[in-house]
Amino acid sequence: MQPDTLNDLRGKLLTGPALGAVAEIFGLLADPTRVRILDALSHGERCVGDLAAVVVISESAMSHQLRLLRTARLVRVRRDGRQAFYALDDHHVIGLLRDARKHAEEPTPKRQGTR
Amino acid sequence: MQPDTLNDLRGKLLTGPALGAVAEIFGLLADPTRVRILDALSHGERCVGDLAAVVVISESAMSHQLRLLRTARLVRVRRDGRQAFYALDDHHVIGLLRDARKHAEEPTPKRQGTR
DNA sequence: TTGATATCTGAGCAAGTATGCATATGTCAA
DNA sequence: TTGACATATGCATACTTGCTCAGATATCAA
Repeated sequence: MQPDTLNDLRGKLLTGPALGAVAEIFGLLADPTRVRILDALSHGERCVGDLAAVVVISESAMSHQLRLLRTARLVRVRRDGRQAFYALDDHHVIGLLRDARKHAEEPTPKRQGTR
Repeated sequence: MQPDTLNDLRGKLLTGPALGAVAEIFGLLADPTRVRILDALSHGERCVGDLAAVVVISESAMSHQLRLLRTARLVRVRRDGRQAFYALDDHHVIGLLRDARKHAEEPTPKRQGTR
């Protein structure tokens, strides 16, 4: 497999907004705190305080992170009185998370004479 | 779905090395340049110079990025004379990339009375 | 050896990011 | 209204990150 010229190949690569969007999604998953938040939400909706307690970060930090996830439409809010309940709004993300988790938990796929 | 107590839930969350590994993988996919590199390599192996030309970054920057990907075992090197040919060494990653790409290319999954 | 080519690497900088602190907003009970 | 509670937000700060630049290493040809 290598009949592509450099120009052919360049033309096939992801660019522009689509490229940015892909990198952005991964960027949101690239932080341990946010992974834990999304992991927690995959078990059902939770209010901010509980999320902060479960994930073990300050409520302020939680609120900041939730804003990022909300802006990116990965989670959605439902307000009830003085509480705000967050839930997943994008189940693709859970798939990505699950796949990465499986991958990460593999002992070591293959490790021959590499290096 | 909400029979989990906070403690139950806390116990279910990803932690420690597995959490770090997941976030690290996503971190590597969180940069447009690296997405393009991996995208290019999904079409077959390439030497550093060609990769730099295709992805349109300096050869130095390419070398730095390839080191990251190599360290994380996402790509592997094959040396031939004065050239170094890089290839994907982890096809899970291509799956993640493909899924995120599909996701990103969706017009807008659902946008109801949110907000 | 000398020079050209291909890749790698360390230092430093500019831009981005996660968090804490202080404070603002909004809701409820008394 | 007053005070307590739940969440949100602006700013400052410490940390991380991708790049360039300069120079190192390695291979090949003459």
